[in-house]
Amino acid sequence: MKQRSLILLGLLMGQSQHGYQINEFIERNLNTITDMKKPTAYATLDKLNASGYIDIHHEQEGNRPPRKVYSINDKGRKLFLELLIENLSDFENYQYKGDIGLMFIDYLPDNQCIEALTARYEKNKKTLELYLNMPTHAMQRGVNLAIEHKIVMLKTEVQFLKDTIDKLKSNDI
Amino acid sequence: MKQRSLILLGLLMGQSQHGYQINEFIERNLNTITDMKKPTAYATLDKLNASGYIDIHHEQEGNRPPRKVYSINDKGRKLFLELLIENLSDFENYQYKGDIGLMFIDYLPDNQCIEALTARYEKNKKTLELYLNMPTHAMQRGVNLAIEHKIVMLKTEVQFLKDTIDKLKSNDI
DNA sequence: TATAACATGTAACAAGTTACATGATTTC
DNA sequence: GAAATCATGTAACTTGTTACATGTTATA
Repeated sequence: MKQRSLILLGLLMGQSQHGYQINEFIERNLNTITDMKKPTAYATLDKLNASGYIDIHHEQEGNRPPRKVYSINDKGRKLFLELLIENLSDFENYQYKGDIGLMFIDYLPDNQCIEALTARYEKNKKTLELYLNMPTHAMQRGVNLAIEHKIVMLKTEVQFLKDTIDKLKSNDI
Repeated sequence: MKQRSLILLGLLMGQSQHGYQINEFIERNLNTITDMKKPTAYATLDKLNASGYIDIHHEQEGNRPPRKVYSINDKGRKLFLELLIENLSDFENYQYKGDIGLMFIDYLPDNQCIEALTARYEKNKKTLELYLNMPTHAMQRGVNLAIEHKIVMLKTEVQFLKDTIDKLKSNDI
């Protein structure tokens, strides 16, 4: 809820937009940062409107479907800054789902562990390369920071997997 | 669901246990790996039993509350290995909630960004030290691997935050 | 003329959490 | 005699997803 609101308010800080536009942008440009789905975005926008953080006005171009254009207001800008500071200050205790499997590797023969972890390693490496080839946004330093963060984390993940596989291969663990 | 089942089956691979015992163990020893709550564990155990992966027999010591003791069976051991291999092979596309804030730092004055990120940095550093001071489990190499993973990821996170704060301080961004 | 894009939603479902309920026994 | 521990759950709620519904207009 809070993250969803922060994203939506943040996007409206740049300019007023209608729902479809927002959803397109999230799908196309923010798919690495969030996986918010359309119905969730529409519902959250309506909730933010009901609570008085954003205003709606209706628009229609010719015979095209009518649009609801959302604009952030003063109350919304205040909430945005609060959520932003909270988000920047917060420590998130990541719980890597992959660690669950690691805990139990003693129950699986080493060669099968190596095979499975190698698959994980390859997928991580492929994703890392994808990020490395991403063009840097000239305008928004924030977006670049988020991508840079992803890259350093993925590099560490890849290295950790490589080390772990090597240890398993040499029985040195 | 799948992660929850993997944890519970994995714990039962070691020995048959009753629910309270399992929940205590998770709370005390696995709080860094999972945040599964008691009602979830009880419900999942019952579902695994209903689907024929674990067996239940009832026990009572004196006048103490009766216990349901869960034991993994052959079908359950098969499922466990499948879930384990799947978990080890899977690539997880982490979506760091903190990246949302980073995207929007242009809307916040630099000094306030620095203050907020410093708070995040301190919390991460404290947690990292906690992990570094954790005793290594002599018996289970899997647990040590999971902790080692946490440590390398946290180190990277701390370094990234330090670099980002420094960049903001020197306006070099 | 079919299909993709435009535009906004509803309804059913899934997964998990919080708070509550119950009652015995051990410890302070 | 109060509080913590033992032991197992239920019910209501929250959050979000998937699948479906609806209808127009531009594109191939």
